[in-house]
Amino acid sequence: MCATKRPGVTRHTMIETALRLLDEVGLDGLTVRKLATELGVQSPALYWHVRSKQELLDGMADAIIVAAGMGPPRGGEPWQDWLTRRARTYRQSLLAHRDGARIVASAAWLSPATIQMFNDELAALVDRGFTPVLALRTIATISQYVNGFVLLEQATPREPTENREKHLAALADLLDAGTSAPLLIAIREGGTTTGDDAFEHGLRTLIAGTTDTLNPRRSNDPA
Amino acid sequence: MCATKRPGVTRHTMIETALRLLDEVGLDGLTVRKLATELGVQSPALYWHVRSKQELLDGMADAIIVAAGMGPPRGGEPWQDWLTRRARTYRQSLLAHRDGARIVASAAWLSPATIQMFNDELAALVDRGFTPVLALRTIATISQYVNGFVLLEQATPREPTENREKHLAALADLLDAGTSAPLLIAIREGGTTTGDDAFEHGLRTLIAGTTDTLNPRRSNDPA
DNA sequence: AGCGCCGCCTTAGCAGTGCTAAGGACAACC
DNA sequence: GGTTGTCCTTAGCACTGCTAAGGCGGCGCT
Repeated sequence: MCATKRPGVTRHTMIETALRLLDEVGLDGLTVRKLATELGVQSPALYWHVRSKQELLDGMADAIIVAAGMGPPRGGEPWQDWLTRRARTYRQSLLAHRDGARIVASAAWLSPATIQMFNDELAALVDRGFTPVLALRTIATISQYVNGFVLLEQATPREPTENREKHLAALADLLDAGTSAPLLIAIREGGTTTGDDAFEHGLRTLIAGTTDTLNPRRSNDPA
Repeated sequence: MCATKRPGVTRHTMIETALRLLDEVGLDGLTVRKLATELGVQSPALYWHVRSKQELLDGMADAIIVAAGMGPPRGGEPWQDWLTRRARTYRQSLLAHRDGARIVASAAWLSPATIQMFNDELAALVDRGFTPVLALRTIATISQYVNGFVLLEQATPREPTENREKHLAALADLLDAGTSAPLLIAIREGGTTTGDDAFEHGLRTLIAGTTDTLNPRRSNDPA
């Protein structure tokens, strides 16, 4: 009855513990030996459950994606709202773990369940007037954007916003236009390349562009 | 007169050789010792020119970006054309070296010259009616997209297109909708998530979205 | 000319990595 | 009770980035 398996460590517990450990030590600090210690076991034991460290990383990537719980849209939800929601959820899931974006970017294989979900999402878009190819490209483009965004976001080590002034001054010295350089103005006015605002901007842009592709405005009429 | 410096190896030759070596062995195979051998020197010698391996990688990333030769637009070039050209050039530069995208994604610092160039590009956009913040976000979004795109593109090990049929069959088995699954239809009709066509699609979408942001269509009138 | 300095490189080696080989403990099955 | 197969151990290999210490040769100095 009680479905407990014998082994003290399973593929699943490995991936879970690895994700927890990841938050402490980061991807570069995540070693097989540390993970083994965390699991109360010697390091070679892990190679019974996993062919290589890369396979573990693939599993972690899949877990992150699955945890986003994306899937097809709710009932009558317009595709714009759904894609926006999906992108936000995906980003949050990447941000939920340190170096999350790097993990999924380095993943080689996704689980069948994830591929199935991906397929269901395409089907939903096709229902809403997309061709299959357009649906595939739309979702791919958004995913690539989110991935690239969070990758950069997690690459910069949390700026404590107090040496912001110092950072700005250093930049001003660098640029020949001095303090009137557009880059400085943009930053001073609250422009960033990471964080929620920047993300939402790019996302809006992508959705607007997709709307335009699906239903083009006459190209050369600005007014 | 002859401006040859004494040292047999300089920061510059290190970076150049490292980029050449990178194409042969990939980022994971790029070790300090191999690079030293390539330079005809013992490995600790490199630490005279470079504080750490990461600093070398930063230098390589900057070299890749500089090699793209992006910079501000030509004379009367519309910003749409310029941003498109810029994105293509950037992608080509990333593709020019194996794991190029991974290198620049893992880079921590860019050279002052690169930052200056970035600033000049912003200035050009401001000249064309962008606010500084919008200019910053636009360029950042496009860069993030290109980066994410190429990263994924270089992650998949060159598919030889001959096991394409086998790959498709395996996918069909996986999906419960069988061969009529939208994912399969999309792939069969030539849809991909990497390669020139997919890239151009995402790029067009971003440019269209930016046009819309700069000069919005009334939001709720499809016809 | 001789001396000291310093830029560039060497040899030796440390702590740590992913991973393999070989074997041992222990439950389940015949 | 012996056999089998699962799960884990100990030992260790080839390799990594990097440091410590020193050596060698050309430079400016007196």
